[in-house]
Amino acid sequence: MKILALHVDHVEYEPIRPESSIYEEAERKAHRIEDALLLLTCVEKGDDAEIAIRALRELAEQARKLGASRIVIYPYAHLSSNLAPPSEALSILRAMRDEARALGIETYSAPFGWNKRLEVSVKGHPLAEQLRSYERAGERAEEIPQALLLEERLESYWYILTPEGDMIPVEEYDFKGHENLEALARYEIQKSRAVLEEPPHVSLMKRLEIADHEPASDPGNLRWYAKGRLIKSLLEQYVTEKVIEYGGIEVETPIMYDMNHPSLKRYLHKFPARQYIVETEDKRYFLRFAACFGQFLIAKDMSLSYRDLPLRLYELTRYSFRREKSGELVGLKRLRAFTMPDVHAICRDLEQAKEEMRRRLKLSLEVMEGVGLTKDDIEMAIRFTRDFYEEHKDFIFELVRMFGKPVLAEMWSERYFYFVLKWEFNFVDCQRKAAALSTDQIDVENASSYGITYVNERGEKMYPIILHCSPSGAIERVIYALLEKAYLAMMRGEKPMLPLWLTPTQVRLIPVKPEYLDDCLKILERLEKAQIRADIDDRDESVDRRIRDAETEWIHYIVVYGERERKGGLLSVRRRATGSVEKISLDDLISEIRKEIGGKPFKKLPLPKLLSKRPSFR
RNA sequence: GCCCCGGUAGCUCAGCUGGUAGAGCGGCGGCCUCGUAAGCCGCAGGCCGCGGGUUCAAAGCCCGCCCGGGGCUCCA
Repeated sequence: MKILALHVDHVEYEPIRPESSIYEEAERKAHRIEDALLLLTCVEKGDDAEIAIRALRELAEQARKLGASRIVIYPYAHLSSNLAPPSEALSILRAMRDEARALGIETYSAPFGWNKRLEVSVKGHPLAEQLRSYERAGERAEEIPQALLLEERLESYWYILTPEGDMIPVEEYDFKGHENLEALARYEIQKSRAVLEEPPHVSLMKRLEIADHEPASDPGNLRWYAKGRLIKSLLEQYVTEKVIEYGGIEVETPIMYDMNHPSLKRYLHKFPARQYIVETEDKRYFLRFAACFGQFLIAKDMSLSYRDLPLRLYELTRYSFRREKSGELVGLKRLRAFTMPDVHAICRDLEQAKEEMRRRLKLSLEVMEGVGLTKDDIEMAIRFTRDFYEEHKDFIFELVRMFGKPVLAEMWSERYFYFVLKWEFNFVDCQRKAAALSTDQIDVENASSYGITYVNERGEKMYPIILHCSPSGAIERVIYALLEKAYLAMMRGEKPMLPLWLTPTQVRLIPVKPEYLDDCLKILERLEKAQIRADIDDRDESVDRRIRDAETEWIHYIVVYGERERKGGLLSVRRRATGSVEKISLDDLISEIRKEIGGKPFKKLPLPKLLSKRPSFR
């Protein structure tokens, strides 16, 4: 609770019109009170009547000392950005008024919930103006990182950068042919959102038995079913392999850290996210919101030579935790616990950092392509400080050219964060909303905060530049993008599907009658030997029915096996991609699938191969 | 956080202004033995999200809370 106490010669107010959903009855006429202590009172979240009474008693005493014979309680919201809901605020204000009357002071109250004309004449003595703040005893104020507060008043300038080297203010750019980029720009700048119901990936993730909400946990912490776990695990494995090919050195670090550790404390305040807090008997820990801490703490203990750089430390966090506001959580798109590959590159100087960033942009483009998102599916945004732009224009446009499409740019007047440049790929979904996937940043601050140094050719200790990159973004978010993309295809009248290598069942075998089950089992064995996930729908259902079920599972290849196949030796294969049914040999089917999957990771199907024995998670 | 919408069988949902719960799918049993997107019949299954209130009577009305979705961050 905040109260601005003003000792006034007179105060005059006049209710004009109700302004809040909850407001008191009031007469629209001017009220004038002479020689009073005016209490401009703001009720904040978490306040209660007890605080209000304590405040009122203290200020009544103050009024007596000042020689003010009356007080005016005036609801005044403008003293806080953390207001209590109106209904609560009103009842707390009433508690104050009751207490004032109980103390026998002459009290006036301005009505709650009204827009009012206000005129005050404050006395000219040192104690005439005082701001008081009241909190519940022993309660800690909510910990909001400074960066969150700073972000709100940061000044941004928006442009479109083109591969041709133009920098065009967003409002002058013609978005024709770049509708997704336009949606991204609108989403980022105006924060305007199209109105639509639930995003389609939410029901898809449930129907396909990928993931679901877990009511027994905190919102934004999901449960993953067998198929979802498989898809997620394949993506995790894929990204990890790509990062290791690029030169990443994989490590594993703790998920919680001491809030009072000196280097962490500073970083905590430079990163705009809310934390989960874990309290033990004597300490407070926060759950990591990225892999930075663990890797930085490792790097600070290494004795690094310039010869070791760039050093690429990598971890795939399961999980990173961010306590997003409840209203911001959405399906797989925005979670409170998520899986994120995070690779840092410790570079000797800005030149090496730039070179490294080029490689990582290329890596990220490959990873996007690999998981099944093409350049048509993503839009790039680059953000940088004005100073960095002035000195490294060419480099920025080089990144734009590597992406090959116009890019949204945000220029900051000053550096508020630990980085001077960051870029990210955004996926624009069915609701025309954007979500960031891959990203990389140039960090010029944390080497010194964490005491990370290397020794140069002349034997001097130097602070490196650190790059922070997630080549895919959160794995859950990749699945969100793939599901939204599949839904968009469905809307265009195409068959929705996931990339073959991520589809849990790649081949479904359907024996026409039980007597063909043994043949199917042999085929299954051959497929599994070739690292293809297959299963057999041996349920006592019609062939039509089993085909339909396989289609609704988005299975790429459906093989119906009966007398004709046993005699002819060729398989009848229904291909999802084309919708056609063709006769081909098992060997040809295997090589077709192997070719399509290429070098992508393989994992066995973690479910019973016979559908008659397979449990349903729903 | 605030506002709006929703929570009814395992799932998806119906249930008008209060009179004590329904369908389809799924499950189970039986029949059918099937050739490229749902074969037929039967049976079981419900603290109507949770707690309180109003009422002779609440799934439906009122209050609070929890969970999901959407919007907002205006403001005493």
